[in-house]
Amino acid sequence: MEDGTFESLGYCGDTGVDDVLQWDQRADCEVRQILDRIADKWSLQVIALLDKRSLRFTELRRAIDGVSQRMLTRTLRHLERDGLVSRTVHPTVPPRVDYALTPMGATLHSTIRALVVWTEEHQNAIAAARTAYDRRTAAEQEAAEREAAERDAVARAVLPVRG
Amino acid sequence: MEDGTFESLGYCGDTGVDDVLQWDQRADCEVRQILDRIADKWSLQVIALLDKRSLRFTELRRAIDGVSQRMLTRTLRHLERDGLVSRTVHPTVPPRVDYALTPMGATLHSTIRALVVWTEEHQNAIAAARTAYDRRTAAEQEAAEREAAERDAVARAVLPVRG
DNA sequence: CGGAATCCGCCACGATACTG
DNA sequence: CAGTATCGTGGCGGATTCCG
Repeated sequence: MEDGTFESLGYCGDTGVDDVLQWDQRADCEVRQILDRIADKWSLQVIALLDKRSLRFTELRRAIDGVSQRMLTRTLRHLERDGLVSRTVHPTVPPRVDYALTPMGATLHSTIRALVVWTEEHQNAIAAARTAYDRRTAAEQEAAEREAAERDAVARAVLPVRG
Repeated sequence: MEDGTFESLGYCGDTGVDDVLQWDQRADCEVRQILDRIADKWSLQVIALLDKRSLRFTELRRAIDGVSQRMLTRTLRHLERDGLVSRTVHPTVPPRVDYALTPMGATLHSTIRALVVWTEEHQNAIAAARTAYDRRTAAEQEAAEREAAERDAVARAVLPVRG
């Protein structure tokens, strides 16, 4: 039927401890699945768009730009399965399918906003860090190459030239 | 040198609008990169572990369980490049490298907590939604098969038997 | 219009071996 | 100990085609 049915990619036994401070132990459990969902290439945009109003399939398709019908379908199916998006089929001709955010989906959306805000606030710092890192890396690379060239020159001066 | 260097998988022009309410338009921009980072299979656990105290490479390797040295290295490099994790090399023998969360990394960690809390609060609802969805799907599947079988039976009754 | 089914390219990941 | 280099593979995602 489908290719991407991943059942339980890692069961995590209930430790009985609801201590959020130890969530790193469970980071690969439920959290991972939700994270994989919202971090999905298209899910985020779908959720964002549906937060305003419900949309039809083609409306989403046009709005998102770059998404294939296959991936949009898959994304919507996943979100629907998780109870984040509702799907209502109108038995008309031509068919009409409306997608909307469920209450739970709406709460997720507002939760994600915190992350978006964080990103907005730190994107400059991140960009700066990246630039600095790349400059350091490039410098080290260049230094290593100079060193190699020097060793090569020394070896050539000492050893007799072959062939 | 490396295989996974994905430079700017989608530049997003600065709209000049800082309206967070329209972040869906920019959902595929900076937010995506951060999300891809923290949603990474290992990044989350690394950040969570480093929040307590700084750790050596091997300590992380043992703590995470299942991570290959290659992926751990890549993950740490990415986090370091984004300025979320600091890497300090002690010029001893045998070599010793300590990883720690930067202040920015710490703020990200606390931001992610909101998402973890959301997941904790809704994981039961999500599990229920998934079960319900799967039951509906299975039911529709079965109905479709019954219908097909019925059509087949009718066709067999009407048409003469071939061969 | 809103999908489902099929084929296929590509690269991200993992395992392995080697280095300083 | 803390990496880098290389290779093989699975699965994700896109393009295409067909259906109700």
